Amino acid sequence: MTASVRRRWVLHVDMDQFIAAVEVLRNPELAGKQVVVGGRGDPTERGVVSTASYEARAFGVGSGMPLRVAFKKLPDAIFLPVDGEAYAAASNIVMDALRSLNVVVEVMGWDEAFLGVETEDPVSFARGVHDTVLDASGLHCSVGIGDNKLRAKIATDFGKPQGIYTLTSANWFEVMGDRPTDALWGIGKKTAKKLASLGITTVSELAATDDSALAAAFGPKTGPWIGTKGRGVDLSPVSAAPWIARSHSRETTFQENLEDWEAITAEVRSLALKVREDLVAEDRPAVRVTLKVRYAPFETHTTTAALDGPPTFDPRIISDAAAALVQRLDHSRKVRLMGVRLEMTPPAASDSGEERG
DNA sequence: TCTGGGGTCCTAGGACCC
DNA sequence: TCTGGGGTCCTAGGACCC
Repeated sequence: MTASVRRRWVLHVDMDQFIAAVEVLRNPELAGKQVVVGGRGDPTERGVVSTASYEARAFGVGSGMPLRVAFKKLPDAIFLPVDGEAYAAASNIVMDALRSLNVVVEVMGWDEAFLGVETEDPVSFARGVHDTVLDASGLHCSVGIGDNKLRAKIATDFGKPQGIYTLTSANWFEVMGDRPTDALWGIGKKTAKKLASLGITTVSELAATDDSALAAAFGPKTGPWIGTKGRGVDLSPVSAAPWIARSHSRETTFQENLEDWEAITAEVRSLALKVREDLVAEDRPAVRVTLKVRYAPFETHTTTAALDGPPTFDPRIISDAAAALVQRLDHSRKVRLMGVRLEMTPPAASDSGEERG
């Protein structure tokens, strides 16, 4: 017997500039141009960039940037509205292509998935993934190879665009050790700053920190969890079990701040009825309502109430409950955003998708 | 620069109960 | 006088991700 052994790998597939690429696919004239997708496609409105093409990114325009800022930087770029249905359709084609490979596929939003793969040659397998996805969808992806989900996920970024990169326990500290802690999936700006205040700025320093110290600073679960990230440890399985939502919500940012509380209440009722439709579609009645408000200029609060009586789809009960929460708000202030969230009963506990990676 | 929309999980504090 | 020790439930807020 020679060296090749079938081993379990985690692959992370991430579509390259997915939203912009879908737009180019259906309008080839956009190829090679500065394309910015976000909001309703009007860069003078309130909204943020969902995705920018690489040509636009070269000028500092990227996801999350206010559209108005993107417009100042790139007034001649092509601004397009977000078309969720088109992206969902393209996403389905991609995910079906991945499932055709007979591996465990865990979907992570429109443009990402983890694959649980058993192979003796993960790099060749990853090349096949790229080609299969390209054939099926006309879209390119990058593939991260890891010995767990955390490492595979981080690896993908090193491969972009259209590349393959491998990150395992063998090269974890070599590649990641000197990087800042927020290079880790799950550690954002706030946590990185708090870690820095404890004298921890790099991945290596985080990995060497006692769980007890992290627990004291971040809480009994979060603290040790952060520590495992530093070491590149992630025991969570790749699972093909379908996602089961716990809640649904709708929110709107008004183009102009509102101060008419009758109009605000009407908007809340309208949002509540839209969310109710999502629950009806899943056949999971509502048990709690949360109202979200963003006062001008940008201060966010939430308030919650359990619904009286049994779980319900009753539009009157749901709408009234949401409207009642409006009474708790500060009616002397102007409002930038309103949102309604409904929590559902747990799903009927029959079919559990038993699959793992 | 002026900050979307849809989600998840965790923490902390107060209420309430034994 | 000055003060128990949990356990659980509920709510508000924080942080993160795509």
